[in-house]
Amino acid sequence: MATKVNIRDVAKAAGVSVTTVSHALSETHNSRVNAQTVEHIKAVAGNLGYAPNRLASGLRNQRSQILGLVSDEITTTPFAGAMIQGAQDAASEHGHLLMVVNSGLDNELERQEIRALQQHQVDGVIYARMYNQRVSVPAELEGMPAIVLDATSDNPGLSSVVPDEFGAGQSAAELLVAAGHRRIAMINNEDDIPAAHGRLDGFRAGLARHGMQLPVDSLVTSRPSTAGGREAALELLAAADRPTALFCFSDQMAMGAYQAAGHLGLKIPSDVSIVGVDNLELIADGLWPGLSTMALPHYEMGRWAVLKLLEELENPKAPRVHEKVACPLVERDSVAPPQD
Amino acid sequence: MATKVNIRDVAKAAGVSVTTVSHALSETHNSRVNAQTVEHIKAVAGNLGYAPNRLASGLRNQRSQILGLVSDEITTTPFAGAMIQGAQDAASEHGHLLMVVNSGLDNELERQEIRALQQHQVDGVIYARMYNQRVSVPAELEGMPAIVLDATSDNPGLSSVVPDEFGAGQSAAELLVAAGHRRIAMINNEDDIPAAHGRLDGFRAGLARHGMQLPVDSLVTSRPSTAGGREAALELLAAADRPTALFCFSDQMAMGAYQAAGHLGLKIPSDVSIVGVDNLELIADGLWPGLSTMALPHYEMGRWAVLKLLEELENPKAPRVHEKVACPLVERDSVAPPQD
DNA sequence: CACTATATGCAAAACGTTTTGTGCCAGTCA
DNA sequence: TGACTGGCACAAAACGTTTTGCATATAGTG
Repeated sequence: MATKVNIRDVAKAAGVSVTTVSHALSETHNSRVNAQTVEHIKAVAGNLGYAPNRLASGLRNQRSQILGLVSDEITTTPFAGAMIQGAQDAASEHGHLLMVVNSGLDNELERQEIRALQQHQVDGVIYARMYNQRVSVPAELEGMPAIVLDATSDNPGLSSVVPDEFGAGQSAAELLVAAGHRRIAMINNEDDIPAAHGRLDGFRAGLARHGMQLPVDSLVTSRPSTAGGREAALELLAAADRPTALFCFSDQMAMGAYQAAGHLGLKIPSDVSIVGVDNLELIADGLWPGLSTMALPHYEMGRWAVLKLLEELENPKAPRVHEKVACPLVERDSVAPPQD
Repeated sequence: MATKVNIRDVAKAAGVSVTTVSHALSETHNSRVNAQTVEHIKAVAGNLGYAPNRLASGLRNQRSQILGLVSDEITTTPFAGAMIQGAQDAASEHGHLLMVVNSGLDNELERQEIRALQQHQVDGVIYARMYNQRVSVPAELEGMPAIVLDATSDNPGLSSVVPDEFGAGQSAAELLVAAGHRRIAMINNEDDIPAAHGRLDGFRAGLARHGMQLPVDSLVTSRPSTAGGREAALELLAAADRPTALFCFSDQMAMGAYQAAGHLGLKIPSDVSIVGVDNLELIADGLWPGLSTMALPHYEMGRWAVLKLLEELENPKAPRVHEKVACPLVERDSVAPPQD
């Protein structure tokens, strides 16, 4: 890697002016220069290994080609990777780079990080959360292009994208009903968040479609952890006419349900069918038998967010949209017809 | 957020020249301007909400204050978050930002991404892998400051940081021996990678310290997945004089061992003790009982990498170092004295 | 042949900083 | 008083681009 060749070097080597090099290399302006010289210049630039300095062009164009991604607790959730990857792939396809920043739950730190992003002249930012929630975005984001990822903002002027929680619940119900289950219970997250409401509502709607409903004692809520799922499942499965199928808020809670079933000597899926939500490979694939689950579309949401951001950058008047993306079923081996 | 105030605006508002503002605001140069005017300028700048344009200063200083982080499959591993967070925290503490890029296993794409990073004038890059391996870094990194993270490079000119695999194995042995176990087996990853060798060697060394050794039929290797761990454990635990403790290459494999134990009607930890490596919260905390495991120090390695990079940026002649960072034991409930 | 239109290339200004060199002024010393 | 110092502030150049407006040469038109 020779020591930094710039546009002036290329111009000199090609025997033309900087202007001409710039024009030749820019898709939009190269009509201003002879096709032959364009070829020549491109060849010279290639030989010299010229690569434009984006700091300089960013400064000149008032467009850094950098997008900021600010997220909360990236560490504690395995979803972060997929989200970042989705965003980065989309950014990269459009010649942009991603600046990632995460601040845990420290609001002051978050504001600071956002300001740092702004100093670096990011063209826009994606404000990401690690689970679907309602947020109010920090004031420093006012007036700059921003998209809310895996959350909805109290500011309707911001486009946002979340999983279709309702649809996930509905599909889970369909799946279980189609397998022949009639006594189905749900283990929900006790927290008051959109994900919990959406999945439950969807689940109910799915049952209702088939003339069924969720009896009050077939819904138990608990902490959204393995232990929480285990305790809830223990309670449900110990009942006299225990359910033949369980819909769990998350794969983690489903893992708890597996433990409860094992503890009670119940076989999955023959004695009890289980479906989760998340499609955490680590869990869903690791459980034995494999867990059928509704996949949370983190990769797609990440993509969608930057694509939308790029669109709004292109056209600031583009309509804001609040997208819900589908949660496809990933079938493994935890669902079977009921026994009796 | 008013429309971008620059240094010229501050100068005008403060009734001084741009030069003076610049000097006043720079820690190193503000001796060149009267203490009183410094105060005044800072006040004015504060009121106006002035924030320097880092594109411009980067251009002028030949120092972007941006670090690149290129990683492989960030999506499929839950470690990525901790690594990125560690790196980002350290960067942020030193006024730098992180540009994250990941290219899966596509080498061509990786080179492209690195070039994109270079166009944005990153000051240095961290070349990260998701598990300890030997790598040869892409040619485009030649001649630019770089650190290898969670891998060692065939190029000794590059500093690198990896987990102390040997130490992890050794500590696991110590733990199990101290609990009173004498028949201990290991389930190792069948892949030919430093992690597998290091943990095995360390484990053997730990046993040797206490005059024990690992019988040949007490070591079984398998795929590094839950299923792999399950199969291996099934084999080990079905033996006539089954081991009373299992050291597993990873938490995932340990999860498989749990399943095998459950299948055979063995209780953990009373019938068999288990220890893993990784400390994946999702698994180690989710298993029942909780899994005692050696934590892989991804956060610390991420931090170390950027700190070292910053050091080498400061002083290009700084000695290259190949760091091993300790894997502390995280005790939960999967280890107890053997029964008989 | 004169005149205009078009094709091609260039010089220069601008983006927002930082830093070097210089000038001015007030003291200080001889 | 004249020369010198140090403190303070400023103008200007530079970092590497992109783009506007202009200049030249060539081709096209009547």
